Amino acid sequence: MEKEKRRYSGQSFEDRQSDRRERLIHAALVVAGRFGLEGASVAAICAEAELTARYFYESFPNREAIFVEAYRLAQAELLGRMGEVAGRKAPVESALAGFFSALNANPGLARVFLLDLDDHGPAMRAASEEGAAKLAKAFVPAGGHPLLLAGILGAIVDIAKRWIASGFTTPVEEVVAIALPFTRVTSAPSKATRKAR
Amino acid sequence: MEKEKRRYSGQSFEDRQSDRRERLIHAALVVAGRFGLEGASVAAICAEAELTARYFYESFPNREAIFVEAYRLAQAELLGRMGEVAGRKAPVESALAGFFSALNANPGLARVFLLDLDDHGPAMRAASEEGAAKLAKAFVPAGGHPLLLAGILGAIVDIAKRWIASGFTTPVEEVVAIALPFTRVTSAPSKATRKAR
DNA sequence: ATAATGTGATATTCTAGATTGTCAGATTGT
DNA sequence: ACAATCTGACAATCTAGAATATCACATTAT
Repeated sequence: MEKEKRRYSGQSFEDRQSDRRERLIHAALVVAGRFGLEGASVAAICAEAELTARYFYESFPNREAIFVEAYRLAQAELLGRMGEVAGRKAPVESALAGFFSALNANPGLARVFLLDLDDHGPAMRAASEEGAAKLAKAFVPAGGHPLLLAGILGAIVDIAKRWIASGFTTPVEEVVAIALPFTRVTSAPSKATRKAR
Repeated sequence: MEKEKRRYSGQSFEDRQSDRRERLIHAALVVAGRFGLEGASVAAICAEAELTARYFYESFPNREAIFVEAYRLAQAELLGRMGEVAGRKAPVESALAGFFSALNANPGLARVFLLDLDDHGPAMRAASEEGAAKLAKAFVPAGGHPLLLAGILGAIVDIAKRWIASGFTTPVEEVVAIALPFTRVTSAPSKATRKAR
């Protein structure tokens, strides 16, 4: 009773299917970048991909599944660009520069990667925490108290958010200069902190 | 054609109505603290307040409206506690101490105030940005580049989030000690940054 | 040529939750 | 007493969007 998988428009079934799948993931990233995950309805994603809901459910069991894939794609692009810039300057500084310029180059990606990460199911939460961990490793190779790491990463991410919200006024170099000191923050020695300088 | 407003259970109409309104707002804060704004359905809020939907729409035109009120209430409680602790120590340090201990004392409040702030309508966004501004003023009285402020506030907020997520392990004093250095961060002088110490 | 399979459009089903409306019984003013 | 108002429980309506199913037509293998 196996259905016969025919060749169609010159492509095998597997080729067609994976093409559709990729088109959907890219479309999801585009739509989510434009309207947020909330606005990335199955219908909107399919329209962007020029496919219909049937093909959506051919490749994904539900909406959250494609969110995870879109997030992974965004993460890969982002880390890829961060890797490209690396080499010159100090590693942390170049990671920051790569991060911010990647966001500047693709704001939609930024939206998916930084905003809208709440309340989209357990799989998305897991995926985004994993992404945060990778970022943290790039910015703070050393490690330290988890709360300190959270603070450093939070500072960088929120700088990015405000930068995005302001429409990328402020050149990248300046943003890097503002963000860099946060990566050097270290736990305070409890008392005597020099008041004057 | 004016309906007559009777006295009932010893209270005037206005008293009963504003009692119901307050009960609903408190209930909204409780429910949202427990299940998040997403889970704070009208039905759930009414159940918690031991009222019915009719009274909900007597006091609020829609769901977002009560979210804004609940948020304002959370903000007031938080800032109130921060004010109480003030006086001893440096102002910024005491603000931090008040902030973290308030969150510790009322995790539900923390959830409403820090988490779940995305995608709940324009009024909520406005209210939360206003709240963020007030916090920022408490932590960074001086001011500076908006991106720098965003970084400082982001660091503190994300430290709080992680602290909450970890179940308030780590004593308040230590959290304050970790957060404090972030409030002293200043823009880097572009180049020469001392490597050794 | 024709039967099986692929495709796009569209219709249908399902669900959750907001919002509105109805009703019987309780409480109050006169 | 009794009519008007208040109250709680519950039903009805509306909407949005996910997930599934159906249709007519296109393409392919034999």
